Amino acid sequence: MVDLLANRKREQTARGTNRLVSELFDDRRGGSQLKDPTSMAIQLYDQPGFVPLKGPDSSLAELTDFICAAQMARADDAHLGELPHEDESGPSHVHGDPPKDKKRKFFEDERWERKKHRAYEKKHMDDDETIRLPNPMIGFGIPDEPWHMSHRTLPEPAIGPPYFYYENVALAPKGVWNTISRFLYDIEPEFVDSKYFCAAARKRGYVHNLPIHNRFPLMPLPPSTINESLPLTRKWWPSWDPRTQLNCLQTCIASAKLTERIRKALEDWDDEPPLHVQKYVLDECRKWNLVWVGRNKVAPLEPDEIEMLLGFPKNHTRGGGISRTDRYKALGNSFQVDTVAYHLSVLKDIFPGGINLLSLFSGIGGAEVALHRLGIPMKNVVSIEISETSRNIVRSWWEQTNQKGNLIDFTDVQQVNGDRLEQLINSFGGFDLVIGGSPCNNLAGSNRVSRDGLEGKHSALFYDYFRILDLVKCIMGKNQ
DNA sequence: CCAATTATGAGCGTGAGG
DNA sequence: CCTCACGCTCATAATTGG
Repeated sequence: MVDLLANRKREQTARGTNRLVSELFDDRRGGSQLKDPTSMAIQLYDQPGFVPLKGPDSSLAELTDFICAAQMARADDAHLGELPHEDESGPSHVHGDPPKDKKRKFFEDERWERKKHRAYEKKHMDDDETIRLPNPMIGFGIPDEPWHMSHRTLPEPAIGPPYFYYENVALAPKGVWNTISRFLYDIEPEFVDSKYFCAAARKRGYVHNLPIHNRFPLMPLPPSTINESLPLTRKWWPSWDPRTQLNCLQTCIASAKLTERIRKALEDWDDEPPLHVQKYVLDECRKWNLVWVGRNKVAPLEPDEIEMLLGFPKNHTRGGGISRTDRYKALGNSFQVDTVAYHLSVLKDIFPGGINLLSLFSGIGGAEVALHRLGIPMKNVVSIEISETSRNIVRSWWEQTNQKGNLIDFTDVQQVNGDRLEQLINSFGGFDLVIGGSPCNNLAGSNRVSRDGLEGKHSALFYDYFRILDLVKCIMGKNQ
């Protein structure tokens, strides 16, 4: 059994990837036997498609994977490992009655174990170090606000080339952003709510090494209220619905049955419904992001409307064989273009001739659309996206917007190795920007089934973002 | 027509922040 | 206390495709 506490301690005391690198490196040079988590990690990471860089400079690239894997293995240990026994209260003390039946007892025990586990995690987590979300969530600054941070000092290893930009949900389980930040060269994440850029909230964290002075927003500025964004709803908006902005646009929408129930609940009242009905309707409207489209009629947003709110061109995700539900899903998983573009705007002066882009988890091409709308030419775009329909969307957008550059696409980030990256980098001289938002479904609060954190099946692909970014850094550094 | 695929509706729980 | 969250799974219904 691996010494869980020692590992956790080590993880806590390690400050930054460099420290992790050197620790692991020293272990290896000293010829010491690989410890359990590491060998587990190597097995874990011994997947088809992963090929470490060859040659004299391979050590860093290998170490990168090494660290990822070790981290993952350690996290696994934390899940599987037995917790220290707590002597005082047990389930029977909490639930005074004797268990009613076997099933119930099992259920209660499960709950108890989970609670104990969390209590343990809390007790042993360095609370001071946990990243807290800013309020208001305006990151390092938003357009038309007097308060701006114009300069920051990046840790030395964080500095490009290439520039990079990583995105994920802000409200991830505790500690997730600490881990992300630690891997991404100890850069402090920038947390921004897109409600400052459009009429819908979208609380996201961004880790990037871009300059932050002289940012500018996309023009024209999108409308910032529901009223202005969806003018047809104005006529039907009841005075007792105080919403001026929408909640986060998600991947699921309300059922037709629900909107019908709401209509029925309202039809008995001539003017204002009683308070309890108002509350019911408003709660559902907030929960499902419903808008008023007729007398007593609410409806979920149409895909076109979501496209518009997120800053995509109309019909961006329409047609080409994509179903309606897949449209909602792809849109719900996407960037808010204006928000991202504001951060990327600083690249315009740095690269007047255009950029080479590596886009991971491209989805429907939020990054590409943002750069295009900023007027930053894309010379070569390597886009990696697992969904065929999403790749088709980006491809057809690329053709319809008469892009001059090359769009090269791949399917799976896990298949991208050092050799392939080296080829690409040699063929057009390196990437200027590595951008991507890795899967959030194991981090997002809406997930009641598998909110497993960064080690979750899908969200663990974050480590591939880091692996690929670090490979690019290594290869480009080598060629200088 | 029948089988296969896809769409819909409902229910699902909790952590974190204010 | 309150609100909010780039979701998942299952059963069932609807649609597609040969």
